[in-house]
Amino acid sequence: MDMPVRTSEDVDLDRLSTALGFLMRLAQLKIYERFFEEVGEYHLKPGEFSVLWVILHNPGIRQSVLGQRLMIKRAHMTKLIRALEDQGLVTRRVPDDDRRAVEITLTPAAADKVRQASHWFFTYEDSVGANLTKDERQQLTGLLRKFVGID
Amino acid sequence: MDMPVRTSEDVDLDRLSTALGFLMRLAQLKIYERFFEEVGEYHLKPGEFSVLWVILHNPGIRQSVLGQRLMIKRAHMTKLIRALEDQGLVTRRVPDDDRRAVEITLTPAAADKVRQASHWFFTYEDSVGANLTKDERQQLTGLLRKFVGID
DNA sequence: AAAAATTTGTTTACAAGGAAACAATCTCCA
DNA sequence: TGGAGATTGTTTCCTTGTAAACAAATTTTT
Repeated sequence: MDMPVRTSEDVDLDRLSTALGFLMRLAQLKIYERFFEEVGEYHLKPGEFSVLWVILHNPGIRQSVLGQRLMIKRAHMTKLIRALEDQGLVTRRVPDDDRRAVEITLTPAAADKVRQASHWFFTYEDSVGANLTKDERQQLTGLLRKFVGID
Repeated sequence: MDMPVRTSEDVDLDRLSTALGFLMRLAQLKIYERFFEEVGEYHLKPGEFSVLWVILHNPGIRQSVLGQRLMIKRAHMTKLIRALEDQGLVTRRVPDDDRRAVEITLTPAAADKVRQASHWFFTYEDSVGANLTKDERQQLTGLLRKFVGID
């Protein structure tokens, strides 16, 4: 008699279980899941943190450049930046040499906040590969860097 | 004089460039981007395909089990299944031994369609790691499998 | 220099996905 | 047996992110 599977461990994924796209999706969901469990005192989502972090290290960066590097579309970047501006975390400035563009800078308070949050953020990031050995983790990071084209 | 960065290659990501969560997000976006460029004749999104594929290999699977395995939340699964049902691809059946549950099966037409689409899907999946060597690709797959806990 | 094409950011409308509250059913235990 | 609690799926509302149309400014062509 042909019983339907009842537990998720019994599910037959067949070739899906070696498909990079599928594995990558599961991996990212796993990371984000734990991230939100532990957001801690800094109420920053991963996306917000990475945007603020990059602005901190590249003051006066333009929205478009920021978006290209973080793979965030322009329409969405507009909303992100406005939300950050509303929280008093960033300032926008239209430069004289190109009045279409917008240059983004952190407010001093935000710079402090981001530097502090970064301790927590990178500690969390380090804990992410806890079920891998140190070597495996490094290998994975290296392969992903090559895969996405970060030299 | 302190010029703001103008090109995305010049952006300083600092430690973000080795953060697993960040790299994983970029990797996934890269995969999906190319996926949608090449959807071909089967108008299936990755999520839809993987759901249909798993139902094909586990006929009569319950929504909840399907969701657990693919990491899709119940609320979202309800919508996915209804959409597939509206397209005539799946049938829902409430089993006698648990009248809360719903067992999902592919219609014969859908089974054919999924089998055919799978050729294209897995060909695409194989092409995904094209900028890695065969060895690296295999390593990456293995590490990801371990990372997400697929034995 | 004027016209055409491109770039930059914004707006609007929409799709994907999740959280929380809910109803129905099932399980466990006193 | 009869609650109390857990599970399953659905609904409603909300967040995140995208696509397409647009306006303003810049660059390229002629």
